[in-house]
Amino acid sequence: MEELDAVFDSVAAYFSVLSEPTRLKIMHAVCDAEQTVSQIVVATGATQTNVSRHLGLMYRHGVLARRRDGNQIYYRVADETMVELCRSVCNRIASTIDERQPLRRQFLKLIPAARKRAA
Amino acid sequence: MEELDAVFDSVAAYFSVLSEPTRLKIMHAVCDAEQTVSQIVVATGATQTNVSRHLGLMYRHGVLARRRDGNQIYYRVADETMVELCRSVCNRIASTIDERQPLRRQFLKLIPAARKRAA
DNA sequence: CGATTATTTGACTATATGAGCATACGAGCA
DNA sequence: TGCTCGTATGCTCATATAGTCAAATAATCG
Repeated sequence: MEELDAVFDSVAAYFSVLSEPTRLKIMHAVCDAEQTVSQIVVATGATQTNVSRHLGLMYRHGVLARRRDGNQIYYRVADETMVELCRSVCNRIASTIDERQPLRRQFLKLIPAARKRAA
Repeated sequence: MEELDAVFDSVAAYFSVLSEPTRLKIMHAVCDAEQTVSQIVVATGATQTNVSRHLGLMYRHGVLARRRDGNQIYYRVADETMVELCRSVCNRIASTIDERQPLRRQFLKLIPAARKRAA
């Protein structure tokens, strides 16, 4: 098992990117189309500093890509696997919720956006 | 976005279970067949206390199920989605590694076990 | 019952990480 | 050049989490 330590560490690091609500909001904000930092700030409701921190982390992990256009920086999804994983988990969690619970719809609401881009 | 906060929190919590190397080792240890705590301790190389803590956490999150048999407690996978997610990520990471890197094979090595049980 | 084995749990420490404030950087524009 | 806007970063604090040790629980066996 020891020689696989690096593998488990890598996989854990990969999942850890998705284990934070603000980063998931960011994923949701950019999964349809690239967005500037300011747009993401509005979409997520988080502070600019905080969004910038998370964007930097996601960029370093290869989850997001970015390009500069004049003053602003556009971020977009660089790793579609991440979007797929989010979709799977939303489905999974929704399936554990009673059909009549309104929360269930909230989970499923997030899925079409992910699917749209993948198509 | 605010009304979705609970959803993002849930998804983040779900991913956070997989964002820890020891828990991934545990997943790998039990994904083929149920195992006792002691067996998992040996398989993972972690301390018994630590394994127990992680098992408890995974159980509470619904990732693992357990049954008692006399003195020992057997843990098994309760949420196959988790195994599938691990497989996807191993594939994804392997695809980012040069084919001649030996590490690449380590990632792919983890996949057949997951697939076997899913069949 | 007491002793042994398997597992969990409470208390504690160390470390990692998210958040906020102030500030710095970089690009465009007057 | 200096100003402003958009974005990133150093510093700090607070909190969460993994890990360890010792002790508790649970089941079996003598």
